[in-house]
Amino acid sequence: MSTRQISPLVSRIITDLKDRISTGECVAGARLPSEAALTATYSVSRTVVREAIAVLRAEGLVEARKGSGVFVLDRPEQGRIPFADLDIDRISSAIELLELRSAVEIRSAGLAAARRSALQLEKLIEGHRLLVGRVARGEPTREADFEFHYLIAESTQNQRFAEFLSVIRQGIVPRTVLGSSAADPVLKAPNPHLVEEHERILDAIVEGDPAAAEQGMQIHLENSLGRYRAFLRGAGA
Amino acid sequence: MSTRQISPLVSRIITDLKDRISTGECVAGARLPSEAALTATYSVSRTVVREAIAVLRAEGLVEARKGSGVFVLDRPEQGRIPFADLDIDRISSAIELLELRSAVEIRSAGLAAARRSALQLEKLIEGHRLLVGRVARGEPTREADFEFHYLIAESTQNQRFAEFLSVIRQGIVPRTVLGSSAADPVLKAPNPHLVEEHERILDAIVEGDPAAAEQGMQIHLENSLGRYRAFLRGAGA
DNA sequence: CCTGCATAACCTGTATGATAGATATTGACA
DNA sequence: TGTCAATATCTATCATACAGGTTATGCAGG
Repeated sequence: MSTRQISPLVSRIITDLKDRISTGECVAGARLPSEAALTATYSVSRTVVREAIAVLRAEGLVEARKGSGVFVLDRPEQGRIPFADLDIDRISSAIELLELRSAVEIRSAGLAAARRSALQLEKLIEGHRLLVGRVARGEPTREADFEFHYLIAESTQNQRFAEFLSVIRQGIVPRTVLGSSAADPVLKAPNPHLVEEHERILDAIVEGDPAAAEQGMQIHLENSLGRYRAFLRGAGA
Repeated sequence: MSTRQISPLVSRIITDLKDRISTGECVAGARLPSEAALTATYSVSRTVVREAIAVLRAEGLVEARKGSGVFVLDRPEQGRIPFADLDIDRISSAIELLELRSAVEIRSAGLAAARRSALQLEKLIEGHRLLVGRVARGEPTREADFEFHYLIAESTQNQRFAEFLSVIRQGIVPRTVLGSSAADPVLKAPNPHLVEEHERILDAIVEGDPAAAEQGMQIHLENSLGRYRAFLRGAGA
């Protein structure tokens, strides 16, 4: 929810009601105060109250029953939002993400080698060329690196692989190059073998060799893991 | 957004306006029709229109400028929302998801075998017992099945694996057992080997044997894939 | 012709009152 | 004690109105 775009009166009621729900004051199944009661409590018109409740309903937090009232819905996932903390800069966090990526992207590379179209090959080659240029000019490579991986996921002809990369993009390409990079030591020390590792994967995909593609990707990601682990050990000394 | 909790009049306006935005009919910066115009177009009261717009505002899709109108906001991620269509009931969709799951969960099982705690073992065994009871009573098993997989992901000691399962939960445990299951043929024909397949994975995790755990999970998921593919072929005949 | 100012028109934000339909509560009666 | 009807309460929607802000238009002056 974006409180910046909602009027202050409506926003305040939304926030208050959400607080009640998330703190357990209003448990699942509990009935919220009636619209009339809320207008009195907040000294606002019923229009404002209804707009606030419309938002809560849209988010699936409550349901309104005519003649009865508005009731809090049971939310199975009251806990953390998946992948919401991807720009945490702990090395251990990056390692965790790499472990998951490793599982997905090794398979992704193999499927891409088996299924890629000629057009996708063209894009992959172009993407690699852009990355090479970035490296040559000493520019940041995270964006082009991610794009290369994304193109591979697209080449699997299974949208779920690309969607997965979209979900974890935040953990790979930092939002700002200033703040995050200061804390991520690996970002300041780019992979010296990035180009050849990507090239190895790309060659396997061009050749349509799934096993070689998986192996290339495995080496690529394991090397990244290794660098993070080395930094962990260095930090502990 | 949960259209099930919103009144039909409000919901329809939200859907229509969202369509205009997502299809590019209303590009970023474009002005939506005024509230007065929308009440005329949809033959509804202004209350209904305002509630719909309040929801769009809460989602950050539009902003209202007093005296001016309501304007579409620039959204960097104008594309699809990752994993937003997980309850689509096409068999090909289920196959796609299984391919991705296969990559993650095979690794997940191996890591769980290597890293699980005694407490997590206890939970896994209990989770399996619940599933066995479900099967014995002929009750739906999707929930318990997912829980078992989730417990394995937790046992990897890498939150990202559990988070991944949270993200794709919708594609595994249908929201309603009535509507979706009618269209998912595999749901109506449960896996006859579910218990022994889970048991094989569980045994490997108990024994702390990553390779066996990975193999067990691979067989389990490949069998699922096989059943979906068989239905695909049956449907094409 | 261009610029500046005033006015009108249009817009969102909120308030108020009303009706319709559904549900919950209460009281009376058997 | 149980049932039924009446009443109260509730959401869903409609209609009207005012306040404050923005935009468009017209007119006067340079």
